[in-house]
Amino acid sequence: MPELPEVETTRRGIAPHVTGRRIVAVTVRQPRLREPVPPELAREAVGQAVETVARRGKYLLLGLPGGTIIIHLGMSGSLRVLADPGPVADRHDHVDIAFSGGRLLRFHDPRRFGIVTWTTGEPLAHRLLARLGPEPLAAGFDGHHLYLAGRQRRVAVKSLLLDGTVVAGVGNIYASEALFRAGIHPARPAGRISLMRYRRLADALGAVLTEALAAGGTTLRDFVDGAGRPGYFALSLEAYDREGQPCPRCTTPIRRVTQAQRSTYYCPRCQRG
DNA sequence: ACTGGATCCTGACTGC
DNA sequence: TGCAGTCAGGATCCAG
Repeated sequence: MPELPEVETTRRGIAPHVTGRRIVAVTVRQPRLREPVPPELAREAVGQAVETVARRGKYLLLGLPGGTIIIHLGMSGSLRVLADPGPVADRHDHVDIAFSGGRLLRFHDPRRFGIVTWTTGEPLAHRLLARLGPEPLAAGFDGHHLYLAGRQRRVAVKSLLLDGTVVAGVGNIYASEALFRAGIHPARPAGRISLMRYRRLADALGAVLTEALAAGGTTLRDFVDGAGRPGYFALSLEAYDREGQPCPRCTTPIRRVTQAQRSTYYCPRCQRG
């Protein structure tokens, strides 16, 4: 579900409510997520105050004096700030973190592809984060970086964008959208795209992520922010989830194809090369 | 070294 | 109404 704009929207939503607050309880109802929620999370985090709420790619990092809570929302995860005691937990509310001052951070994830874990080491060096590529909205990310990453590679450029070691935080929606904006065919081999066109792609990716962030992210089915509200960028999607509908530029019907078991949407006329 | 495919899990939706 | 099949914002592991 959530890609960079949705995770960042979540970060901005929860940060004011948890920063500076002390963790008074951690309740794990279902530890079996993509990897087990470690027992030491509850044991060690309780009693510490959250100093920072950061994001790296699609990971959220709650920084405490003695460690970091690392959270990934997977395909169907969400985090919400609730009053404590909040509404009765449903069967997919797997983890609650209760704070001083009467707030509750609740991790909800029907498909359980998400992660809630704990590290006492340098968080950016954690195995989940260590290999991530650059942040697409940070200075230093540009077309040249994509060009170098794509050189000598035969994978489709769409797959290159989904590779977190190439660029962090890009998922299925924004990969399709960026390729649409840049006029690049999603199946084009990564090694057969010019530097100039990679520059256009990097710019398109930055623009679409920034616009999606301003809209509070994309809600297709179940994404909600820290306050339980959906994002509105679905209204602005030009290709994703629009199979058969007219291309906003040339009216040719948008096509859906499967690449690496994921749907890709594109305009066969605007994205020929 | 790269690449595509299978896999984890549940829910929503479609067609019979 | 029920049931089977398909698909879904992710990421890792495995052969070939």
